[in-house]
Amino acid sequence: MTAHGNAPEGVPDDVRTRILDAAERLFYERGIQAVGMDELRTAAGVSLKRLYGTFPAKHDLVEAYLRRRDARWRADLAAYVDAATEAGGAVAAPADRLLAVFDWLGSWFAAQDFRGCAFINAYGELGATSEGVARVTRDHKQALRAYLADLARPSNHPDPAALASQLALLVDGAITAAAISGEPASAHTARTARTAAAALIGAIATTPNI
Amino acid sequence: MTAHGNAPEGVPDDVRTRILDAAERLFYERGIQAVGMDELRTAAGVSLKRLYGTFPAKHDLVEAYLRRRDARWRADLAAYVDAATEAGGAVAAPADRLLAVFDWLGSWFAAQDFRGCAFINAYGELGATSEGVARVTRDHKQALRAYLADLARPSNHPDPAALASQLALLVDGAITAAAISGEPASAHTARTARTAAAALIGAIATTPNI
DNA sequence: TAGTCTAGAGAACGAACGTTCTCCACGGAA
DNA sequence: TTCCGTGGAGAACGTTCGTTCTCTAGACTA
Repeated sequence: MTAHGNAPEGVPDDVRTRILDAAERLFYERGIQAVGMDELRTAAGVSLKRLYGTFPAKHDLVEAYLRRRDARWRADLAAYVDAATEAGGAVAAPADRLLAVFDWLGSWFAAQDFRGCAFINAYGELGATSEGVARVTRDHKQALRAYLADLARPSNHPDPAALASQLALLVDGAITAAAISGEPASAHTARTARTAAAALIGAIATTPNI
Repeated sequence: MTAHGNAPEGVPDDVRTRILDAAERLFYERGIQAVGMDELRTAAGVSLKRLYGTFPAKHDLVEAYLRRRDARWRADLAAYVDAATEAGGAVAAPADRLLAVFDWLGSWFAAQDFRGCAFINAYGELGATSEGVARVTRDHKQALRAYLADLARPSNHPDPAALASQLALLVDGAITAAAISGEPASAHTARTARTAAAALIGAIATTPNI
């Protein structure tokens, strides 16, 4: 069957999704400025007219790519944390839920297409020139900090927000270090971050301690 | 006096320095791909012929910019740590020298031209395409980790290299967070990282057995 | 002074980019 | 069948970039 099903009007969602899928794969893998609209059209399998009809300019597509990735990234993280800590049926310790964040990072770092934080990369590339990219990046990091604070709040830590900020530094540092150091060292990086996080949380006893 | 003093041969150092100064200012402030060779020539005050005679291609200039910045950045950091911890004349505690690193970060974040880590930015922009940029970035982060390990070694920490890796994550995370969050929050970011570092340095060090 | 070399200023070139426009094939309505 | 609107394929446009080439002014040598 062809892809032009029963589109309600304007741009069918299918086209938008296909464009964003191609954009995410190419932008994340090679950088935003290294991917031209023509190559993107080919990868998405749409015409230039449809491409520009869906996203009037490249920076609109860039921001949409980052916004969608932000939502999916945080949803994946939250799903992993929930799945990892609801096994017993009983409510898990807040420390375990916080540490699960770093387990998820470890599995992400091991993915073959891992290339660091899409937002940090985009910020390094366009943050100085594009206010939109800078804003999306700020929002993403702020949302991550808020999520960590939500995880930390049920604990008996005296300052959950401060703990969340500290852990957020570890998360960003680990993502960056894993991206730069490359494949073999990235698993070790995740464990290093997890150990440090455990120390900050105060759950040194539960640290695997390799 | 003119700039063509007693050059031994080829390109006088003055020209090379002027080019690198302009490149560092522009590349760091606006990104590498956002600065053209023509604008760079104007900023450096040299002719295109001299520019290409000194650096045969843009990527040579990019790598030279990163290499020089790496050397100066780490020298500045080491000088600050030495100056901050040699006041008494007696040898300072290793923990204080490690924490001085984060004090230096705080002063750096407050600089008006602070725009994050030049290497992380360059890696996000060109790391996927340029092996040279990726290598310089790896070397820079590796050298930072080695320096932190040197600072940690005199302590009674059971694993100075592991502590150095943990602190390196905090350093990278703090630089990134400070760059993204912008001016007002960056001072707070440095203090957050310093607090976390103190916990990591002290927590495990006071653990009786490992 | 005549000749030669160097280097500056910037024009020029080829490629690539983001974006728009042209042409044509196709499908539904009358 | 004829008309019309939609959309695909890709040519075209204007700009920008990295890099090279041309022209010329000046300094040094014999």
